[in-house]
Amino acid sequence: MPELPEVETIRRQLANRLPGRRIVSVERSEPFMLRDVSVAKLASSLRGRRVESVTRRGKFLLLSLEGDLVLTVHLGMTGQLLLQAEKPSGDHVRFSFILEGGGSRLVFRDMRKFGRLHLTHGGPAARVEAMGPDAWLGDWTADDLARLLARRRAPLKAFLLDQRRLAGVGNIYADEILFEAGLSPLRPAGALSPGEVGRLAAAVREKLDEGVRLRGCSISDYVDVEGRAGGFQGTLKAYGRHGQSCLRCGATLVRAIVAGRGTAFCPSCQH
DNA sequence: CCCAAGTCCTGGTTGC
DNA sequence: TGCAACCAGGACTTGG
Repeated sequence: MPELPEVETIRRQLANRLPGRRIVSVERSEPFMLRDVSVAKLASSLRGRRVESVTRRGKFLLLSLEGDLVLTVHLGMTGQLLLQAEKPSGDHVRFSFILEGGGSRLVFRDMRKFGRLHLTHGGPAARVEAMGPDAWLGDWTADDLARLLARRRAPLKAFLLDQRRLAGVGNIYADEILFEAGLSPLRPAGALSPGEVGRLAAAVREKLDEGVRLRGCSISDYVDVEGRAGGFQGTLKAYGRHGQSCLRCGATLVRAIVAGRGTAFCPSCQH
C-alpha cells in the first residue's frame, strides 16, 4: 500500500533520474485509470516532452513537464512505478513510457487498477488541491492539529485517513501512529485532551519519518523504482498483529472495522 | 464467501 | 426551520 513514505521513496529516486530526460513515446495506456485526458491525447502530448521536476503532495506524485504540463500519479493500493533498462516486466503493466537514451522506460504496474493518472495543463489535477497539508513535511503544528480535530465526532482513525485534513497517512501508518501515541482508533477525534493531541502530532511525524528512513513498507506489493522492498514492515507493532500480544503491555491486540478499514489495536493500552 | 484498501459518491444525520 | 457541514457505508478493482 503506497502511503506517504513509499511515495516519497519513489519520488526521490525519480527526482535523481528523470529531470532533463525526454519521454520518447507512450507504449501502453489503460483507459480506465486515465483522467482529464484521452489515451490519444496523452500519447501526443507527452511525445518528445522533457521532464523538469518530480514533487509530491500527500500520496500524489507530480511530474512536471516542459510546456507547463503536469502528470499527476496516484498509485492506489497496488501501484508500482519501475524504471527498467530493457524489457517490460511481468503482468499488470498499465502504462509504459519510453525514455530517451538506451531504451529505458518508466512503467506503471497496478494489479488492482485503483491507481490513477492525470495529465493537466497549468497545475496538478484538481483533486490534489483539495488535500490538507502534507502530514510529514507540512508546516502544521500541534495547535493546528487541535483545530482540525475540534468538534469532530468521527473516530480518530477516520480522521487520520481523511486526506482533506492531513495528506499522506493510509491504513498501515494510521494503525502504527495510533499505537505509538497510545490512542484508541475508536476515540472521537474531537475528544482529545491537549496532551493527547501533542502525542498524536509527534507520533504522526515520527512514524512517517521512520517510514521514509526505512524506504517504505513492503507488506504486500510495494517496491521502489528498482523493484527493491522497503524495511518498515519489520517495525510493525499494530498493523496486522490482531490476536498477537501487545509489544508494550502484553495484552492481546484486537481487530475492528473502523472507517471501513481493518484496524488492529491494543484495547488495554490505547485509550 | 471474505479479506485486502484509497478515493469518490450517495444519502442520512447533526447542529448552528 | 433551513441548510451546510459532517459522517457512514457502498462501489470500484482483482487476487489470496
